[in-house]
Amino acid sequence: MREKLSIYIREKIIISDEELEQVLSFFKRIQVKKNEILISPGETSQRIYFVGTGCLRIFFLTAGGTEATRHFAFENQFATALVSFITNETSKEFVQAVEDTMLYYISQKDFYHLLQIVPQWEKLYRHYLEYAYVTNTNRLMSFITLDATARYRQLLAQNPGIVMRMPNKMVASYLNISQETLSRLKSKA
Amino acid sequence: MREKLSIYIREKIIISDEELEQVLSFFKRIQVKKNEILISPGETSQRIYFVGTGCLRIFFLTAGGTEATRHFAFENQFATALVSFITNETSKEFVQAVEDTMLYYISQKDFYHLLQIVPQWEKLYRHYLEYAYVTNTNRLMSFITLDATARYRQLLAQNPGIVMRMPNKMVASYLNISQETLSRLKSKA
DNA sequence: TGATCTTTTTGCCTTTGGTCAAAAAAAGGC
DNA sequence: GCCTTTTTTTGACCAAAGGCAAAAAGATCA
Repeated sequence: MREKLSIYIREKIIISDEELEQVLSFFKRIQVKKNEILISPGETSQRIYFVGTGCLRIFFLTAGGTEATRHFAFENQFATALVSFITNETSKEFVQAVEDTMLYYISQKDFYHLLQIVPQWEKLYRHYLEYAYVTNTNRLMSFITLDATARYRQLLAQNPGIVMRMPNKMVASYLNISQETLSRLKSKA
Repeated sequence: MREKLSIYIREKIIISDEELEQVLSFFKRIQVKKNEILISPGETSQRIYFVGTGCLRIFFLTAGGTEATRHFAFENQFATALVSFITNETSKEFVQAVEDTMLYYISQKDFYHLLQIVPQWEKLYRHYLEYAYVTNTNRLMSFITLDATARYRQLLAQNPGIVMRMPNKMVASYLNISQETLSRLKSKA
């Protein structure tokens, strides 16, 4: 139980067995079905999720009602509606299970509590923030510098799993192009 | 000397006079001229800057050679080529003084040293990362959900200083539109 | 002040990618 | 397996914004 989570934590920070036990005790396990929504816009109840098996998607709705996917989180990754988690404002984003998914989660309250009592936990959060920032900035740069074709090629090169595993609709919304355009790109390149 | 920096730090974290002195001792002051480049792509020498007076711009070049502005930092803000700072890879970005600018800077080495010896410094870095993440994500969302006109209006509403103080060329490259399009937008709206 | 250089504006045309609609294919339920 | 629903593909047309070029306006400096 929770080996994956333990391994993940021990990869990032140096922590004693007792402290690790303490950390793990705050995480709860849940199983969710495909398409289930874990966080909806307007909600404040904040949690950080760790994906054991399956996949989470973070997305929001544009003014026109189209979905825009901000992030996919697969096995052994943390994920949450991070802006809302940081600012403590209600979420603008959905967190959704794309497949049947097994998760561990920790509440925001317990997470902050851990920051107080386990000094190394601050370091793990730092790594998470740094990773999230770098990922986001690279995405920002790809939207600015690349056209639809190049963005698709880059995704295929850097993260083929997303293209393989996720339905077209979601891949298109991740690349910020229409499904039709993605379909045309796939048939060509 | 360094009052602005002291005030900034004391706004973010609780820190004793001795620790504050220790922190400040790692910062050096420099004066740079308008258009001067502080960090260029390919460089590894990393510093974090604090803007006393003036303004810094973080930008990179697209494949076509166009400038794309990622961030403006005005008085009382920290700024650096953060991705490079985090990953320790060579920078893809320029850091440039847009105006005559007075700066304090700290080397990456000293910055990491402070993380070790001043526990609260970790908290300040956390705030910086969180702020950078939220800013970046909002920008990402604006590129995805808004067209050129709406992005310009939003910038005007949320950050009129940028539009007023920066040359058109840079504002356009910040909004990711051509100078011509910005010019047409300004004359209309 | 005039001469030069840079930045901004305007007009015209092109391109990328979006929208709408319908057909084809795939997935899911019983 | 068959029927229904969802997803993907294809075609025709359209609009937002870019590129290019030239004119106008504004800076810079001897």
